[in-house]
Amino acid sequence: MIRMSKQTDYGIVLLTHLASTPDASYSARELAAVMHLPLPMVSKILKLLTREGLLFSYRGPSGGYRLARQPNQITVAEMINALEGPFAFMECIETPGTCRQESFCPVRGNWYTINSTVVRALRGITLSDMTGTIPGMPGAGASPQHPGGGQLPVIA
Amino acid sequence: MIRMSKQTDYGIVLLTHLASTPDASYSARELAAVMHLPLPMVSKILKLLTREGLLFSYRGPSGGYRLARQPNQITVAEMINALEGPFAFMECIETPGTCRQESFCPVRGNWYTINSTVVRALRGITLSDMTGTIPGMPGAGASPQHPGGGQLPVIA
DNA sequence: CGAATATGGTACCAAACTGGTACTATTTAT
DNA sequence: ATAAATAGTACCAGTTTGGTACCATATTCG
Repeated sequence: MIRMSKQTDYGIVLLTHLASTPDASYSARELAAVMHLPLPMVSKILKLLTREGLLFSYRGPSGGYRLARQPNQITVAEMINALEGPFAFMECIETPGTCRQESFCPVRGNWYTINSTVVRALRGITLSDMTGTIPGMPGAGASPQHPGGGQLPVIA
Repeated sequence: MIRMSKQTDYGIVLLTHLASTPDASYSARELAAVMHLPLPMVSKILKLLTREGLLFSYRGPSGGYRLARQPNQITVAEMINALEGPFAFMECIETPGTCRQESFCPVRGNWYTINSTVVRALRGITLSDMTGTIPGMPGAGASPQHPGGGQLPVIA
């Protein structure tokens, strides 16, 4: 749990594919075929990313989708925000006022701090980083680009 | 979205309350009353935390729950792990082998890196930090302990 | 002993969310 | 005109989640 939706997962993979040739455009059909994903899902996600301003779309035959900005100008935080909504571990951070205990909650300030830290990290990673191996993440250690189903341990 | 369950939310608040007097024990009934939470939920959560080894429990009249370790020896990562399961943004990180695209997925290694970074941060915060204001989070800025329903902006 | 009070475990339920599909309208290249 | 593409919305089944109920077990105290 604490998992992002498949929609977000798919969306980021799609964006990463588009980022490999940032000036080309692809139709939903092409992308679905290449990524081995169901076309209706791909279509839905591409529509969303277009509404959110991360993609440009072109209609008609030979239409398709293209990145709205260069890959190094699109952060992981923006992608998550477009696909999943505001990043917030706790509801009281995303929409203050929903919890009656807010005024005397002893941990809300700390959740805010934790949340900010994570978001700051996600804003430091761009789509062009995702096409390669992320550099400069503190203490990242070896992070092979193609783990190939290897057993990467979960660290929680 | 990307939100932790209320169970986790409640659980951490309960643990924080217990941490304020680490050697005392409280019954589920007392905790539910103080925190203004439904007793059955509180009870369910305390049982879980006991099974996961974060609490000690005592039965019978004058029974109750007590922290199994000192507050500075319990990290936020452990609490999340106990309440919510392993922390993983993507399913393919938590349980490798579930995604057929794993062997050629271009972003999995990077998700692993991102995940490790977040988990590392969560392991750096203990329950004793949660009872006060978290120190030393890089770039955290001001994080008032009692925001009191103030409008903290969401940063995604 | 036995009654009262606490936790342990499990099963259950309704409501919300998610992954995925279907259908119709609109745009545009040929 | 026709075909191929996106735009928008509505829908549906399966899962998850928040929350409750019930019964068993342990322990204190009279």
